[in-house]
Amino acid sequence: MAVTLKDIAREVGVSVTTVSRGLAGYDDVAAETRERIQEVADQLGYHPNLTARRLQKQRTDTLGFIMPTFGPRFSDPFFSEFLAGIGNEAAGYGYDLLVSTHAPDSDREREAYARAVRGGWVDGLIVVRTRENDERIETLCAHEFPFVAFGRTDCNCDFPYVDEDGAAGMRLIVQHFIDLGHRRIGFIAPPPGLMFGRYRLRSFLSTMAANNLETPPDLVVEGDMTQRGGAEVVERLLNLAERPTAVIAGNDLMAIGALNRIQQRGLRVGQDLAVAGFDDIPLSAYTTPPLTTIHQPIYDIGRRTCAMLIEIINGRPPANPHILLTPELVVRESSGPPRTTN
Amino acid sequence: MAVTLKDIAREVGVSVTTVSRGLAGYDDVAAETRERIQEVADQLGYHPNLTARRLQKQRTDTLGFIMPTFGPRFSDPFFSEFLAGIGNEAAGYGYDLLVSTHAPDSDREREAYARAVRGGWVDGLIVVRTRENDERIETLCAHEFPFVAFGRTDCNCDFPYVDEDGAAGMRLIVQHFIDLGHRRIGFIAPPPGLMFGRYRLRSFLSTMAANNLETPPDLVVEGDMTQRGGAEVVERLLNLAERPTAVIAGNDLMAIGALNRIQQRGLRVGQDLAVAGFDDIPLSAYTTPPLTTIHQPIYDIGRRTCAMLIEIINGRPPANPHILLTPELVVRESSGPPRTTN
DNA sequence: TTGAAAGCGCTAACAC
DNA sequence: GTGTTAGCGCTTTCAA
Repeated sequence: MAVTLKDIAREVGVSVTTVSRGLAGYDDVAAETRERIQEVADQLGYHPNLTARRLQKQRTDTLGFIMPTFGPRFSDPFFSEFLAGIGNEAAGYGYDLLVSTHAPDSDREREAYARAVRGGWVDGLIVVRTRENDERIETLCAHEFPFVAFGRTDCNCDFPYVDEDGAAGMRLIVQHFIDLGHRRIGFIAPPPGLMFGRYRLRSFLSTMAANNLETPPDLVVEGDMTQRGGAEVVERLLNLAERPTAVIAGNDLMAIGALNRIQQRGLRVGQDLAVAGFDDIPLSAYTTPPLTTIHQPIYDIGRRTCAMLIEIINGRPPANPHILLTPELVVRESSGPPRTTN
Repeated sequence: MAVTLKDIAREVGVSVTTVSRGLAGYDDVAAETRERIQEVADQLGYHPNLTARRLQKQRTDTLGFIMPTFGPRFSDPFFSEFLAGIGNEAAGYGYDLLVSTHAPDSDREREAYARAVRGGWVDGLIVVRTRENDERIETLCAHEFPFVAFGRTDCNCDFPYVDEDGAAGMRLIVQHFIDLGHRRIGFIAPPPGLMFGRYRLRSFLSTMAANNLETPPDLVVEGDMTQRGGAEVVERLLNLAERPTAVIAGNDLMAIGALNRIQQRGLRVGQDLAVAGFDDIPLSAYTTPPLTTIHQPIYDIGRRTCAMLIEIINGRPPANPHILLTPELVVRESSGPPRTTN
């Protein structure tokens, strides 16, 4: 059995209370007694029982992260990096991290949030991949449960978030392509419903418009964020009578799928057709050709999201609860001027 | 405040004890009383306080996963898929998953394992990326703490694991290359110390030897499991006076890095030089050219590891505590016969 | 069939 | 300074 306060108390010959206070470092315990207590505690190898402490303190010192997963072959480089970010930050503050995996917008996901809101499970929650009319955020706000989101949404409650400025990022790419001389630019949009996809799509359209360029509807196709999806839908762009000279994908994974299919068609990426992604996952520097993309400091976003949550839990509302990170354009070989400059 | 047994007891007009037993479904509570209790519980929205239950039952219903992370730009597709596997399986059995991230073989990692062993933190642990003389496993065995490893190791204790048969997998690739006519095959080895790397390297060497093929030392280089590492060390292979006609990487990430660098040198992968990876991460089907590799059912391995752990925790030692999964060869365009058949 | 009492390990208010 | 008492919410003897 584990060593408890009672064991120490018996050994030292004082009450459990005194041991508790001695170990906590209260100054209303005689220095001598405290030393003796500490000594015995070390010697016996005492470590507090967290469950008991939690029951007493009514807090768990645990953060929750409900990870949206998509099917068994789920593998998004985003998550491992983000998880490392929040995990390390949480550990630094002495918090544990409870991870649940659920399909987005599923009953089990809803149940997981309900469980959190009920209290006692975790002290706060990290929400990622915000959605339009995000039910999760509505629930959390309604119950005033502590949380921080990675991403904004369009609900009418004010909530703390860390987000990338997707609109700014997309503007950089589109402008980059336009500066290179591209006029017909195709877009592989993320699925509707995801906020970050919406920002990226809108910014794509508005930047095109701001440059007096048209975007006929058939230049915008929709993928499912995976390589497979990117590969499949880029076909539609390639099959157009008037093919675009550049293609922007809503994320790197889809861009990589597109790269694959485009090259299978015998086109040279960078020369015959320019391609760009979004996220700058580690892999994007090593595709053939390397991918032009927008860099996102995912690890850092994870850390900051987590740090903000811990502030909130401890009753220190952050000075700025709305952090918007400005992304950077990373130009690599997948983007070049259009083949025939008009 | 949350609804407690006391609230229900007061409402129904019975004791807390009776409520507890009624809800637990004991048959020594009058059917009528039980119904009434259930009714009120539902109506009030009662949910048991897990912390309290844990303190009483002396178990946490939580599994621990201490994830080895490497630096901030950490992003291994392996982990998100594995995590989804264990997460979903755990949820199915009503277990929570506590995740810690630590650099392998660091003090903080050791501390995390020590904390687990002490008891009360989690009911059992999942260990991944087993190492030679794995201190973590020694500790866990010594304290008889419930755990299941993904991977074997060479300590003298017997412990439950799920593992891929890396030797068999490597044999498949090497044989595939030899059958294609390759004689000089280079190998990008995983860093020493990791068991799975050792199995793969050894099997590479022994399969070569079994085919009466030499492997001069300069044909084996060592990478760090990342794309970057693969790209860097493949150079050494390419710079050899007598260049190999095929290169096998210890994992897909390094293979992808190698692909990149090889093509930058103007060589055509699949024709001028054959390349293979190991793992079959989702991306490997979408590289240029698509990568020949060994398929690993990571998600499934995660599920099985988790299922086995839960069995053990509940005192049902699995019939077969040593599961070795046989991998499959996936042939794609990155592998072809040597350019000049001799 | 039900309830009173004890206890999981810890902390906190209050007295001595 | 230190101990007594109470209580966090739950489960489980044991007695009624």
